Formats: sequence, structure tokens, C-alpha cells
Amino acid sequence: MNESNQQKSTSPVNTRARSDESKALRRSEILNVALDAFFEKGFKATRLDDIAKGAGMTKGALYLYFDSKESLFVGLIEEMAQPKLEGMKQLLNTTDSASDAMLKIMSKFASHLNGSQLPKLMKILIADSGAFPDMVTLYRESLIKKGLALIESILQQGKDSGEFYIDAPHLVAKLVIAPMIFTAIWKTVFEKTDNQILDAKKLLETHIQIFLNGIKHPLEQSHE
Amino acid sequence: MNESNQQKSTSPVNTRARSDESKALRRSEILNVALDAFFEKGFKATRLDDIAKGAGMTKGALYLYFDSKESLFVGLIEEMAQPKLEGMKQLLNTTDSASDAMLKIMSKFASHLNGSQLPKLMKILIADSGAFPDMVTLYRESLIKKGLALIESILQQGKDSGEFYIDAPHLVAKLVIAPMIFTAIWKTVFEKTDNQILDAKKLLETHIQIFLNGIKHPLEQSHE
Amino acid sequence: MNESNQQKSTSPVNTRARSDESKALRRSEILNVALDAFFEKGFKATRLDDIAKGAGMTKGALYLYFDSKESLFVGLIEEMAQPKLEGMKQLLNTTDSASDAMLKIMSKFASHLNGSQLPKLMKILIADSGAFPDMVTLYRESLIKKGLALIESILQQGKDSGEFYIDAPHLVAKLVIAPMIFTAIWKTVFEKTDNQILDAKKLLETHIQIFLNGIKHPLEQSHE
Amino acid sequence: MNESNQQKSTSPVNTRARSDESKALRRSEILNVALDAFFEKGFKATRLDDIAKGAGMTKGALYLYFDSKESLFVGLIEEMAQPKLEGMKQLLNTTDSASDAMLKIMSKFASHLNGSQLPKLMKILIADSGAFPDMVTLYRESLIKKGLALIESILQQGKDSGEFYIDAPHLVAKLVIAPMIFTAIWKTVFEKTDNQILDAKKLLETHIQIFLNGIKHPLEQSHE
DNA sequence: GATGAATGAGTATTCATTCAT
DNA sequence: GATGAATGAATACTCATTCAT
Repeated sequence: MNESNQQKSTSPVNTRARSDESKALRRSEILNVALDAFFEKGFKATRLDDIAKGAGMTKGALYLYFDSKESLFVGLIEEMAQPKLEGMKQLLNTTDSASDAMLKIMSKFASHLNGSQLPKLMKILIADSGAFPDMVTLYRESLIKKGLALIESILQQGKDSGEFYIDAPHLVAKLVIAPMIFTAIWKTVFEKTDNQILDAKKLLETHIQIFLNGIKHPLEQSHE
Repeated sequence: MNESNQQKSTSPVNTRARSDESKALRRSEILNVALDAFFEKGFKATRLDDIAKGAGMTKGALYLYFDSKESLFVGLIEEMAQPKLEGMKQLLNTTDSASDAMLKIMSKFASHLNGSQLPKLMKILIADSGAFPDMVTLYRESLIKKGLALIESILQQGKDSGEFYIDAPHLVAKLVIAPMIFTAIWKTVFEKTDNQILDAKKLLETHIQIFLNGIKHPLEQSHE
Repeated sequence: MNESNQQKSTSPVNTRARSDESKALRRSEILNVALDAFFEKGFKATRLDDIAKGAGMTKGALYLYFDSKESLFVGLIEEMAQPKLEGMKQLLNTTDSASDAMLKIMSKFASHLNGSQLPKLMKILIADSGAFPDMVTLYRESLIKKGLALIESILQQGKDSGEFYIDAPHLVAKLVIAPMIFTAIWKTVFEKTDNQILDAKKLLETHIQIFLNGIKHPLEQSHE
Repeated sequence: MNESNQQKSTSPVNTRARSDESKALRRSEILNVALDAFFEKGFKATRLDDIAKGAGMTKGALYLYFDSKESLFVGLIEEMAQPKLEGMKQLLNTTDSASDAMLKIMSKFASHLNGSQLPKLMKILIADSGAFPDMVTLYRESLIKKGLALIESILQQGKDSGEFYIDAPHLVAKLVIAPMIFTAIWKTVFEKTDNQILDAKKLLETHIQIFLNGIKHPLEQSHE
């Protein structure tokens, strides 16, 4: 009798969510819609009505899954900031040279930028940082600083072994991720209205090459 | 319908001169306040009341200078995206080596990040890019792409002269500015709730060193 | 489509008997909770969710016992406005003096105020009188006016026998119950936020004494 | 040019309130409407839209005069609880007998019940006491307790001079006002749906007579 | 020019009621 | 019978914009 499923077949739309599973499914469906909405219009300008419609339910139903618009935002950040870092550490068990470790982790990082929602999330966080300082803190501490620490430790190891000619690993670590952040911003912000698209893969490969090349040779004296 | 221009019709000469000045002055005062407000809270969440109060006038008076909230935003971007790039080109008239030109322009760029409102403007633009695609386009075309073109031309020159070992100057140019964008984001977003502050000057110096070092040596083959 | 009524269709006899009892029980449980809720927050501000939780069931289940929030209120007033008055009349069969009858009935009335839910009910009715004029009418006609008539008849009897020096029994009857209403209001409204508690028993005893004393002596001329 | 004044001629409706006077006027006009609305439907069930319409303005305009619905309520109580008590004390300068003082003050009190908004205010306070305990406290402390204290002092004086045969003046004082409260309740609640109207003046005169008569004669022993 | 009162179109949130399970 | 997910209408409050003064 119910033929109104114009939406995706996997979604439990138009079916009451009874089980815990389907409730969780519904939740993450809402979060997916919210991600796009917040990304597109920002937190303040996003209307709950739109999120609800996008998730195939009424505004009132949203409140069965989230306490408030704000908690939707919080849920979004928390849920997505969770699992990202895990994969990275596993990668490094082997006793690679610092150079190889660096290459691996940078590649991994870079590939993350394409498949995942991370760039969107980052844009959201930048945009609404003023309204959600706690979320910014959470994100910085639980994701970025840990990522930076991981990179820093490899750099330090390379420095100790004489492989890398660097001075301040904690600064250099930031240079490692800078082009990745740049790519995320570029793709989410500037590419939207541009007809040339940035080849992110190539850009990041080039970054890796130049950067590793740069730290593997003794630095010339700057003239400054 | 608007008959309040009493001067214009008869003697449109110089009674307006002083007022025009002060009007322009007032406008830029307002824009200054707006910059901070939009930066802090985003376009949607910023109230005209607050901007007015900050500029020492009432909400209604704003409409003597700007047609709407939106035109305030537009005015802000347009006004600030204007000059900026002139100084850079002058810098390079002399017949420096590509290496020196690169060093100069990177330093200049970097120093701009500290004194100017540019990072704030960038954050605003990122945040409200969804609502103002035209502004993003303007900013990209009139500032970023020109800057990138300048850098690219130097890189190309260095590549042609055999000074730089690079492949795709248009990509590499982006790697030049990536840490600057990164710094802008970091300072405006992440540093707010953090007690450690990033030494931007040192970071960018390190960037310049490593980067130039990286492109002045032949690249090793990547294992990928 | 609803086939869950397995008993009704075939043998509609006595399987239902026990459930009818328990249904009535459930109803009055709900009403008890509702009384407190309406008393505490008023009709409009009371949430069915809270009543349901208080009665150990879900919101939906309430609708098995009551048609609507409104019918809950109606049920409450009707159920409680029912008996109450019977005991009073019995009290007076004997051939007491009007004075003794008066004393008895006033004492009885007064003692009712402490043990029963009457004061709460009165507060509810006062509070929501605007929304439920019919309930006010019901309460006035079925309880108050009957009580007043009873008192009035005793007063009339005392007047006729020369025991009481009163003029308008129907007005004086109201003076009899006024301190009782006052007590109900005081206790339910003002005492809540006060640390001194009113000794209702003593107040009403004093009332009875002064009042009877007042009507048993010839009235002086008022100077007005 | 402005012929849309369908409302009362005295009200500044449809005229922008520029001066402080007219602002104050507007405020009290709103409060008058609010008084009736809260009285009729209770705080929760009253819609700001209705108050606004009643006061001849839009909902938004209300917020120019009051911060919130709640502050409207608070303003109402505070503004009205202010001046009531003043007149009473003046009345008593002369060196009347306690009996005369009592008569005067009771008459004054009683007359207040007819002309003023006091009964409505009292009904409002009773109805919404749960939501506004602070207002109840304010009202009790600033009005009722002071009134009771005034009455109590006269009673005490009469007791000391041997004029009054009473025991506990603080309780007896409550008996003085009980019929006034009763009248207020009766008129605002029960009379609405009744076709017989209570002669408040006569009721309170009778109260005064019986009560004074009751305390001017030695009390008989109660049989209890 | 400037003020600030007023408007009115939003928008988040609540909650009685319904209904699939 | 009972649950609790879902609905949708209602409502306080906000704020860009207008306009009388």
C-alpha cells in the first residue's frame, strides 16, 4: 500500500523506526543531511525544516533524535571526529625509515581528503567556529593535535637519525598538513564557482616530493 | 521617488564635496565594524543593531550608507579585495635570480598576513561562501588567481633557467601559498580557544627555507 | 483491520467484567495524578506526558481511558464534585437547636478542608474557570449552592426561632463559608512560598466562635 | 490623513510613541489588555498575538515595551501591587476608638473591591501561582501581610483597651479579610456563569456588623 | 541627515493527538 | 491493551527593513 518511497532504497523513510538499529540509522541519516545543509548555508542560516524534509520527516520528528539544533551540530562533529585517526597509527607498526613512514602517512592523509566528508566538516567548523568554540576545541584536540603529534614524532625520529635536516619539528609538522588544509578549503570554497578543477592527488604528490626533498638536504643559509 | 537630493538638481558642485568625503569616511568606519562582526559571528548571525552600535549610530542610519545587510557584505569584500597586489609586482622589477625573486615575494606575502585584515576576510569568505558565491568569485579572480599567476611566472622563469627542479608550476604555486592560508585559518579559528600561540613568522620562514631547498635540488624518484 | 478484539465478537459476557473494574481503577489513578498536575501547573501548562508518567503508563495509553486532555479535566471535576454533601445532611436529622446544628455543620465543613482534595480542586477550578465555564457551573450548582442552601436553611430556622439576629440568611450563609474558602486559597497559594504555616483548625474554630457570637446578640446600629 | 482610529480616542494607537509620556501610556495600555487576557485565559493560554492586537499593535512591538511574556506578567503585578496600601494608613491618623478604626478600614477595603482591578489581579495570581512563586511572594509580603498587620494592630489595640474580646489577633485579622477574598473569587469565578449577582456591598456590610458584634461581646464557651 | 518606533515575515521548539506495530 | 514514533498546528521571540518625526 505504501508506494511513496521516492527516496533511496536503503533509508528507512516512511517506516517507523522501532528497533534500535533503525533508530541509529535514522540518526545518521539526519546527520548526513545536516552535514550538507550546514556546509552549504552555515549553522545559523540552516532551517530545521529543510533538514527534516531532506531526511524525509517532519520537523517535530527531528526532536525525537536530537534535543536541539545545537545538539545536531554537536552530534555531527563528535560522530565524525571519532574514527579518523585510528587508521593512521596502524600504518606505522613496521620499522620503516623515517622517510618511508613520512611518505606513507602523508599519502594516507591525502587520500582521506578525497573520499571522506572531512573537507566539508572542516569548512563547517571554520565557518561556525565563533558559535561553537567547544566544538573547535574538541576537533583541535582530538584530531588535529594528535595528527600533528604523530607527524612530529616521525620528523623527530628522522632528525635524530640524521635523515632529516630540520630544526623545529612541531612547526615543520604543520607544514606537512598545510597543503591538505589548503586543498580542503580550495575544493569546498573556491572550486564551487570555478570551472577549472584542482587535481588534488597530483598537488599532494608534488607537495610530498618537494617537501621530502627539502628536508633531506642540508638547508642553505637564508640571506635574511 | 527619492527627492531628498536637494543639492544635485541645482548646483551639483561643491557643497557636497565635504559631505562626500565624510560619507566615504563613515562608510569605511561601518565596514571596519562589519568586518569584525562578520568575522566573529558570521553573516547571518550578525545583527545590524550591533554593527550600528559599534559604528556609533543607529540601525536606521546604516541604511543611509548601505542598501541592505547584503550590500554591506558585498561592499566589505569589494573594498578589501581591491589593492593589495600592487606592491608585490613593484618588488620584482630588478633582474634578480628566480630564487631571490621567490624569496622576496614569499616574505612579502608572509608579512602581509600579520598586519592586515586579510586573514579575517578570508575566514569570512570561507564561512559565507555558500551565501555569496559571487563574492567568492570576485575574491578568487581579483586576488588569489593574480597572486598565483605572479608566483607561477617566477617559478616558470626559475624552471626555464634551470634554477628550479619543478614540474607543474601552476600546482607548485599553490604549494607556495598553502602555509599562508593555513596560518590564516589556524590563527582565526584554532588559536582562539588554545593557549599556545603559533609563531607565524617562524613557521613561514621555515616554509620558505624548506620549500626553496626542495625545488633547488633535483627530485628523487618517488617509490609510488 | 483491527482484529485484536477477540472476546467481544463471540462471547461478550463476563470476560470483560474484571477489566471493567481495573479500567475504572486505572481511570481514578490517572485522575489522582491529574489532580496534582493541574493543581501545580494549571490545565494548559500540564503535559499529558507528565500525567502519563505519573500514572505509570505512556501518553498513548491515556487515550484508552480518556478521549482528550479536556475530558480528563472534565472527568476530574465530575468525579470529585459528586458525593461530598451527603454526610452533612445526615448530621442534622436530630432536633438540635439552630445553634447546635450550625456548630456541627461548620465543624464538619472545616474538618473536610484538611483531609480532602477539596482545596486543590477549588484552586484548579478558580485557575481554569475561564477555559471551563461548564465545569464551574457544575461545581457551583452541584456543590456550593447545595451547601449554601443547607446552611441558609439552618440560619433561617434560627432566625425564625429568635435564636439568631440576622437579616438576609442567603448572604450570611456566604459569610459562614468565606473563611473556609479563604483557608483553601491561603494554603494552596500563599503558604507555598512562606515559612509560617497557618493553623487552619484554630482559625476556623475562632471563626465559628466569633460568628456565632455575632449572630446571637442583637446587632448594634451601624453608623453608616 | 490618518482615519484608521477605530479604537478608543484616548489611546495613542497608530501614533508612534516618541515622548516618554506616550511610551509610558503605551506601556500601561498594554498592561491593561494583558490584565484582562491573563485573567480570562491564564498566563500560559494567553497569546501574545492577542495582547498585541488588543493593544492595537503588532506582536513585535510588544517587545519594545517588555522583554518577554514573563516580564509582562511581572510588570503587571508590580505596577498594580504598588499603590494600594497607601490610602489605608492615611485613614487612621485620628484617635478613633478601635471600633471606629476597624469600621473605617473594613469599609475602605470593601469599597476597593468594587472599583479596582484587584479581584482580577487576585484571580490571576491564584491561577498562576505555580509558575510565578516570586510574584506570589511579592504580593503576599508587600500587600497582604502589610494589610493584615495593620488590621492586627487595631485589633490588638481594641483588645488592650478592653473593647474587643479576642484571643489571637493575627488569626482574627484573617477573618476580617476572608469575606473580601471570598467576594473577589465569587465575582470573578462563580458569578460569570450565574444569572444571580452577588450584592457585594451588602455582603460586606453584613460581615462588618456581625464580625464587630461578635468581638464586642464576651465569647461563650465552646462545647468542644 | 538621523532617530527609534513599528512592522511582519521568519524559525526553533513544544505538545496534544494519531497510528503502525 | 499498550507502546512510542510521527505528525502538524501553535506560539514565543528575532531582526532586517521601513517610515513618521
